[in-house]
Amino acid sequence: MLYAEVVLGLPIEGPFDYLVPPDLENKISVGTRIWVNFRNKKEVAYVVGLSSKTKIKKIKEVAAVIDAAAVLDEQMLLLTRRLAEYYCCSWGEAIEAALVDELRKGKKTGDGKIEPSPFFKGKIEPSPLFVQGKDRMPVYLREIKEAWAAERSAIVLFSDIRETERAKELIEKDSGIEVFLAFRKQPKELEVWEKIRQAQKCVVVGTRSSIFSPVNNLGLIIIDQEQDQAYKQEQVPHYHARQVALIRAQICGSKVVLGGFVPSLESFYLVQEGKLKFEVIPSKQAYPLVQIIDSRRLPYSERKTKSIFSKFLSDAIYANLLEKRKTLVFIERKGFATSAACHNCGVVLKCPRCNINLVFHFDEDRLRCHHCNFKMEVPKICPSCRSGYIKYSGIGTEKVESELARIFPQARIRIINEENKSGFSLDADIFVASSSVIKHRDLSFDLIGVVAIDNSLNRVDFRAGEKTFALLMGLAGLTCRRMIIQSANANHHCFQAVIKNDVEIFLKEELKQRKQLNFSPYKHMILIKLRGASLDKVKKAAQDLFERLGGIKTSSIKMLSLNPGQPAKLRGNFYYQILMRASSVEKAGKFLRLHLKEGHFSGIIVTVDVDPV
DNA sequence: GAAAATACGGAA
DNA sequence: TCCGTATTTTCC
Repeated sequence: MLYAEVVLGLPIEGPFDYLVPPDLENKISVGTRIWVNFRNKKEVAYVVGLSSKTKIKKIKEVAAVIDAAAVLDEQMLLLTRRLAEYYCCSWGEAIEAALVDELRKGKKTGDGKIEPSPFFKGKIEPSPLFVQGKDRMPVYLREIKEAWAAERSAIVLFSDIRETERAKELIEKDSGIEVFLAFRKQPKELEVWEKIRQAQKCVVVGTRSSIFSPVNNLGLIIIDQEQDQAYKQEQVPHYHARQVALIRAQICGSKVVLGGFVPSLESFYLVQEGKLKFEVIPSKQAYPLVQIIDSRRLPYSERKTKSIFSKFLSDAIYANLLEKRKTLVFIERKGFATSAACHNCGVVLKCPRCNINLVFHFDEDRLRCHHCNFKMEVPKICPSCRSGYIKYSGIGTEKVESELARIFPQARIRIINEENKSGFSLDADIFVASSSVIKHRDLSFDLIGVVAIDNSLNRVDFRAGEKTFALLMGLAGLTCRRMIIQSANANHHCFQAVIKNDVEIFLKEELKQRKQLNFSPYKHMILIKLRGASLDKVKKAAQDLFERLGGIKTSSIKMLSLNPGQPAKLRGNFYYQILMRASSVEKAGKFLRLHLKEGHFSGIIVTVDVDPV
């Protein structure tokens, strides 16, 4: 008797055994998909093993075979298994993250014979590389051609779709190699998948999910703008393409090239450890003059008016207008949790232990740290300037355009946003934009004014500094002339690094702080998310779980805090989240797999996010 | 994640 | 003892 060991794309551990009827015995192999009857429901199942014995007494038969040949090879099975361990999900969920939609739904693959990947002798594992600078593309092209000459495939990831299209053209023009574009939900997704699967070697360009592209003989993985959050998946499994790339490269013996105008702290840490080579590409373009206006040191007459623009900035914009030059006013619009800031000097109240923003909780009328649960009463007077007015929100951002129109009635003002990005008119004097403007690498301005950047810097997030720095470096790339930044945190190391065009000033200082405060990349954060329809139940379950996990003695794991989710309510579900810190993901995974099973809560769904961003 | 199995608790 | 509901277990 033959039994198929299968896993399913559900949050349940397997594998489950199914009896293979004699007539199907030579039609099922490891890596193929089959239809099974699971809990009286037809489900797609992935065969991860075959056995002649089983412990199960009441066994069901395989319903039908889907694939003539495996859709998952040995390397992909190994990769998904490791990812399931790392990201605390089931093997089946990891497999489904790696497959295109139509395959997950059980659609058959074509009859075309799939070329077996030739056995790959001797792992090369060349040391990974980080390329920093605006002109990274030539390095990518060089690496792709090198891999191609060595009969190896390449996967090239970009953080947005527009960049993939541009890169496809560039690579094809430069090397003559045909490039496959691959991203989720494109028409003919399965057709492209099959073509890639059948090529001995190929070049695939795509977004996050393309890291799972079924190329043979993988020799190179490139991730452009690797600090971009777009590489982190929002849904379970919460994988990060960079992490997947490192694991896949290890399995396939391929080279990894990361790139961007700023490395993530995780990558810079690898550089410091000597595990990642760092190569700076000198820019052909001049670096702008960058000036910081300290909004705390403005004359009283200016502070009193609470204007969005300092006199220094509005004068500069005016001078620019007179010379018929183009100005960009940058304003970070993204939402942020309510922070507590002094209305007079702009100082933001921070946790004395974690140095991240304290959050005002209306229900208990107190400030709380979302990392370590530190709590304090709202101070009556500002600890910095002793004025008596603490305000709970950021500066109004919607007013920028109307303010500009009021101050400069003669100017033509245009907003650059996501909707009109393909074809907005360049026929204006002043442009207003938020962070999406950085993606327009062909744009150039004579003056960039950055206002309300403290909204970004003061977010409740230990990565706020890193994200703000990446944003500013991206903006600096949009002008060769001048950039003026207004901030109440003028001494922050991210500004000093931007002024001097020296990423290491920022990275080294940030790394030092991360080490002191036990943040990534020195320690791993893990978020346990609970959700359910009843607020009381979710809250109770979260408190119960937090206490129970906190009571377990371990040296490598520390339970940090329990807080309502952000947002606390979404689509009829209430959210709570538990934050924990671990010295290694392996230990945390073992800990959670063991202890999350113990207590279940009715009507509540628990998910895990390893290395949240 | 969600159905099925089991425990619980109030009313007859 | 019965039955509706909350909780826990199991899915092969």
